[in-house]
Amino acid sequence: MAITEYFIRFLQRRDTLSPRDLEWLRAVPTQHASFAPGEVIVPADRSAKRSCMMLRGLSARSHSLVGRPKERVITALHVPGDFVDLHGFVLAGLEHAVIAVGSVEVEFIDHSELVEMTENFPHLTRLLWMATLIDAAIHRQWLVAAASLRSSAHLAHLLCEIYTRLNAVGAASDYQFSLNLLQRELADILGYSPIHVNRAVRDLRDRNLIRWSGADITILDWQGLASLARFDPTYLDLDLERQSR
Amino acid sequence: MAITEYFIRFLQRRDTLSPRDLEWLRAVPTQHASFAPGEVIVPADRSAKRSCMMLRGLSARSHSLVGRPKERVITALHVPGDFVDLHGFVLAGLEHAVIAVGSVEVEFIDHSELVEMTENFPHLTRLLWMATLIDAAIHRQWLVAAASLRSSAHLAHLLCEIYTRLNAVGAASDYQFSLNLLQRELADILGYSPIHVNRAVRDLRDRNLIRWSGADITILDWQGLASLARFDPTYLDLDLERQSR
DNA sequence: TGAACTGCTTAATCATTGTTAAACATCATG
DNA sequence: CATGATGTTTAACAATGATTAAGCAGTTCA
Repeated sequence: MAITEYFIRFLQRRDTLSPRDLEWLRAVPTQHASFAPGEVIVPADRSAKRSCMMLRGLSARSHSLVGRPKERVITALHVPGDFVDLHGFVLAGLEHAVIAVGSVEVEFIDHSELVEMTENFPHLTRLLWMATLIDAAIHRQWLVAAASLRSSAHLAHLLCEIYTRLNAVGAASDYQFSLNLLQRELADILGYSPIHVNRAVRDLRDRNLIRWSGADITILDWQGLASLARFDPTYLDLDLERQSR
Repeated sequence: MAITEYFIRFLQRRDTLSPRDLEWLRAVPTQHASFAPGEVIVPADRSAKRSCMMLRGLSARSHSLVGRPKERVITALHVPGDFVDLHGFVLAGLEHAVIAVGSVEVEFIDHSELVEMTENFPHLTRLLWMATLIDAAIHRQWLVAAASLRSSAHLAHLLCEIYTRLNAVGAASDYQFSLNLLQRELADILGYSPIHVNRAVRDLRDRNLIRWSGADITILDWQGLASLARFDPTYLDLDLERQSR
């Protein structure tokens, strides 16, 4: 298998890929793998020899807490096309685990391939670097949301972001998408108790902003939801004019 | 002027620099600049042609809020040796401003130099990439702290982190350091009201964990402070064995 | 010296969020 | 069909944090 078209679309929404770049991306060998809900995709150690890219489903970066092993905080969600642990390539390792939320398919890429890429494909290297910086921009936006929004608006922001990211790679449209997240997991993401997450979900429903049954979400009023969340997708760096480098 | 020795120390705490890497770092031309408290170092637009590195003082990534122009959220602090807006090099631009907290000195590096570096110094490129990923790891840890710690512990975590980062580049020792942050700015960082920040400061003082007068902070009981904050510096990626690449 | 200003501190009150408990729905399975 | 398991929903109460207001301390500057 080779690199998913989702990831190529992710890059192409943000910069131009040369034929040589595309050729490398499509030719690089990868290993396919599937994971059941809750399984660990990348353990929180410092020995990874390969990185993984999302093909299908949803994964999460999960931090377990010192002294409170039963609790955890989720600091990122990853959708198809996301290169999840490039960090493991550049840093000595990961301080958190990547877990499957719902069932997940990924492609693993050996770090040796990535080293070769950094030696011979500087433009592509900058693009992968860019992908990790978009993750960082998303982290910052989550910090902004956590500091400035109350429960319903905070949840609304998450929904706006996920839909925008899914839509950007062609994995969602018509304001409908599927999100295999339990309310308990939402609580780990937003930093609330599960009961409070439930209050926030009910609030968005009561305002007729969303419909949410099982894993299926419909955004009934995008304007209303985005305005409540003060959502501005600039940080996702989509569709910008770039100087060619 | 050339790249600050603080930044070289930042890198050397994490990987081995070849003589050729060191030579490039010491030779690359930079432009020195000073900023008064509150001044904008890097504006929040998408046109930066150079990136900046901290030489002295403290800077912050400041996000202004849509619809609430008087409020802001600070998502990162930067100390001497930090390469603040490499993002501006790799991404199309910054979605937030970098401001001076207290008076600040920086070195600006033209993006053209960095492009040349990515063409000719792949190992150094991976190291700069690493520097931006450590920023991302810090973002994640702030998310964990925000979601899992209450006010005093949250503030304690920030103090542990800042001291560790200052100490790592040789800019602080003996559990003493200087932090030019107003309580109002702390509130923008931690996501609390200024009054609540004051309560947290008082709490840490009452527990005899810190002394804080003016800008001068002394950590009286590192063990106690770190334990309250559940501080584990792993995410700063200091002093790890690395395979050579 | 003494306003005026800025930032720190404290108190009182109110809003938001956490905790505990229990009812309810759904689903897999004996 | 009954049972247990899992996840959602609701309620009552407790804890945490926001807001408003006011006093206090140090600085600047007329």
